[in-house]
Order: sequence, then C-alpha cells, then structure tokens
Amino acid sequence: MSEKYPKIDVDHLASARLFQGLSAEALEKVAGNAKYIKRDINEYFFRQGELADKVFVLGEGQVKVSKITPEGHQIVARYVKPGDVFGCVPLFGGSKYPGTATAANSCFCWKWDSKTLYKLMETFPKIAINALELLGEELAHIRNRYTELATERVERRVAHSVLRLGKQAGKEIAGGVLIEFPLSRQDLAELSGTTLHTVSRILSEWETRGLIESGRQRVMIKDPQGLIAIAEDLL
Amino acid sequence: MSEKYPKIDVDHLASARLFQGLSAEALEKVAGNAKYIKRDINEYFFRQGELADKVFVLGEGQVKVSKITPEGHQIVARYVKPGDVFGCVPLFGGSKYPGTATAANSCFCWKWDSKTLYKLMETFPKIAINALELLGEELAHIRNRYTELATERVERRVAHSVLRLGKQAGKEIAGGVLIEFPLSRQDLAELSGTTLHTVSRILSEWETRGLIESGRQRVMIKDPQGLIAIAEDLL
DNA sequence: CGGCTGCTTGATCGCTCTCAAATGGGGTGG
DNA sequence: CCACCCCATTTGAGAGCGATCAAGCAGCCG
Repeated sequence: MSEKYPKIDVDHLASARLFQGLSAEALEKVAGNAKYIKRDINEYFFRQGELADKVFVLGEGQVKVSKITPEGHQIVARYVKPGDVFGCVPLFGGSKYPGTATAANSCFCWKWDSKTLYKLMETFPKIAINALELLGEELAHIRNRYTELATERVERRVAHSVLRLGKQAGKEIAGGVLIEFPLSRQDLAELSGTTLHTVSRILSEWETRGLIESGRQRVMIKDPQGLIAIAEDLL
Repeated sequence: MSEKYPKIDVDHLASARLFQGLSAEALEKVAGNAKYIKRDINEYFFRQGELADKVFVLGEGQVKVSKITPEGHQIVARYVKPGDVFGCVPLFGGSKYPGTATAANSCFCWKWDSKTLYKLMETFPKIAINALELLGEELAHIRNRYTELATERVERRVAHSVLRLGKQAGKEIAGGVLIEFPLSRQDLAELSGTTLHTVSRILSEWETRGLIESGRQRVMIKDPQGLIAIAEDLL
C-alpha cells in the first residue's frame, strides 16, 4: 500500500478520451489526483463484489472484465482497450463492482478515487460529458452483442467476436493479424455465449479452410474477408 | 410543426431523475428549453436510422424501444418507465438512432434539442452527472440481460422479463399485479430472446399452475414467489 | 522428463426453433 | 345489434443446433 508511483506524464494522460478537450491546467489537476499503476498478466484491478470506490483509465495493455453468475457460469463482459475507462459504472451510489477486471497482458493504468473524480467532473463538466460519450458507446456495443446473441447462430457470433478483438488488439504480422494477448478457447466461448467445445470445433474448421491460424491461447486472422462473410452471413 | 405545446410544470419536471438536485433557477432554464409532447399508443417518438438530434425524458406512460436487424429479426431493447431518459445514447456525434421508440400506451414526455441539452450540461454539470448515473444503471441492466441470455434457459429468462415488467409497470389489482400496457407474446419473446410460440407454451403452462392469468396482450402475475422460484432456479 | 493445463474430437441427448394449421376474442362496419 | 374479419394466440409434429458427457492429445513450464 505504500508503493511508489511513477510521475504521471500529462501528455500521455491527455490522449485518453475521457480528458479530450481539457485545458492544460485542468489536466494538471486531473493528473495531480491520479495514481499510475502497473499490473502484470492475470493480476487483478478489482474483483466482483468489492466496494467500488476507484475508477480506472487504461493507458497500455488489455484488460478483461468478466462476471460470474450465482450458478457458476462465467461470461466475459468486455475487453478494455487503451484509452478506455473501466470500473466507472458503479461510480455513484457507493455500490459494488459487478465484475472482475484482470490484466490480459502487462498493463499500465491511471486510477482515481471515485469521490475525487466526481469533484473533478463538477469543476470540469467536459469530463462528465466525455464520460457520457464513452458510456454511450459502451452501451451501444453491449446492445449489439445482445442482439447478436439473441438472433445469430454460434458460428456468426464467434466470427464477430474474433473480428472485434482483431480490430481492437490486432497486430499486423507476416501472414495476418495476430491478437496480441493470450486468448483461450474458453475466453472466446464466454465472450460469444457458447462453450469451449463448440469454439474449438469452429476454429478447427476455420483453420482447415485457411481463414485463421491458431494455437494454445493464440489466434491469428489470415483472411478477414472470409470471416466477415461468415459474420455477415454472406454465403 | 406549429403545434401548441402545453406549459411545463416545473415541479413535475423536477421529479425526473435527470434533474435531481438542481436549483430552482436551473430548473426554470431547463424547462424553458423543453417541449412537452403527447403520444398515443403505437405512435412514434423516433425511428431507427433517423438523425438523432433530440433527447427525451418520459413523464407518464411506457415507451418500448425496439431494434430490427438487417436480417429482419426484431428485438426489444428496453421498456422505458416514467422519469427515465431515452434517445440519449447517440446524443453526441450527431449519429443516428439505433432503435425505434414507440408509445406502449398514452405517454407524456419532455423533449430537448440535443445541442441545447449539451449546453445545459456544460452550465449545470449536475445534469451530466445525473445522466452518467442513469446511463450506468441502463448499462448494468442490459449486462444482466446479456448474462441471462448467455447462461439461462428460456423459461427462466421469460420469468425474469415478466417480473421486471411487473416491477416497473405493475398495478396491484384484485388477484395480483397487472402489467399496465398491452404486451403481446411476440413482445415478450423479443424481450426474452425467444419465439412467440415458446412464450405461448410457457405462459399456458404457468396459467395451469396458477402462477399467472393472461389473455390477449395482457399478463397478470398471481404468484410472484412462484415466478421468482423459476427465475432463480429454486426447484 | 513429468505433470499440468488447454485443446481436440467423438457420441449422444434434448431444448428450442421451425413449419403448419386451427382457434378465438374484439373491434368495425353494415 | 349482429356478423364478419383480422390478428393474437394456441397447439402439434418434427428437425437440428449446440450442450453435455467422456476420453485422449499436445504444448509448455518447472
């Protein structure tokens, strides 16, 4: 608890969408109230059920937010990409985190006390408005996933999930686009609302068709167009 | 377009959660920029794909927000209850409404130009913070529904849907709690991610077990505990 | 090299969708 | 006021997608 925090780079902080359009002095003030923390793979930012009194903005890396039901089913709520806010939904009302945030690979991240951020928002309404925009996007995103889950067959949903991950965490390498963090069949299943068995069968089939190349916790997209054709049901 | 709008009752407006904690003068200003409109059953507030330049707060009634996929599948995104905001997700960025908002019964509703509301938020940050809270709740709600859809069997999902509707639009009458607006099997199916056939079978079964009483576009809950037992899988 | 963890693959079962058709309630127009 | 028609609902039969159960395999780390 008495760790040393590195000094915060205001320019880097300014690139986060939550702080777009703020004045230099506002940014100074925001930075002055933040802690900059690191998490290695599989370490936690917060766990489901803990008192939600912190808000996070991801600087580098990828964070997985997952949720477990009373019956023991786990689902992946989202993958957070650099520049995004997480842990902000229960910001007000002092309630609990509805999910667990884990580092999917090495992460750097800013952290605020939620009360502090609340005050900053009152002083600089632009932050609240930016937050509204981000939350709105998140809402649109989850509604899309909801619609997919309600109306599409498994293969299409998995295709959508893989394409989205490729877009937000894909790295161009020889032969295709590699998803830059360890992604198990189980993760993909929890993200697509199915089981790891079904995901495994689907990926195997895609591999024989030359659409992807995959291995242990590793997925590379070789033929994005082919996947899009599946996702959009163009056959 | 040159309709007459009734004068706005500031006290009534103040009861909407979006404007909680505002000063009297702020409320006056908010009211001064609003229009107060009425919609009868099945009339639209906005339709999917239209330019999103208005934000609404529901005063009285119930609004259904639904969405249709390119393949023609329709789903119900949410039912809006009095005091809630709707149409606010695409507030910024001048994009399009992602769904269609229809009056589920007679509604009264305040309406703002989205630019106007944006300015009001800059002047009175409390509005933006209230909006964040409401959006956060909405996000939590849809995530719960997503989790249900991903992990639960149809009967439990329908039970959850019916219980939620009972809570937000239920009226105590002799014999149970009546859902106060016309609700077809199709609506319930689109809300629960299934087909009207399956919903019909389930409701019939519940009726023979004395859990509900239902008819044409009408559902009354007779035994909430029994439904909760199904929803929570307590058997 | 051994053990663990993640992945693959086969076989089976059943929930739920799909297709099909009949029934009935309610509002409208004559 | 009655008859008709439309639309919501009910009910049946059948098929299939994907979950579940059950082994066996393989990459990776210690």
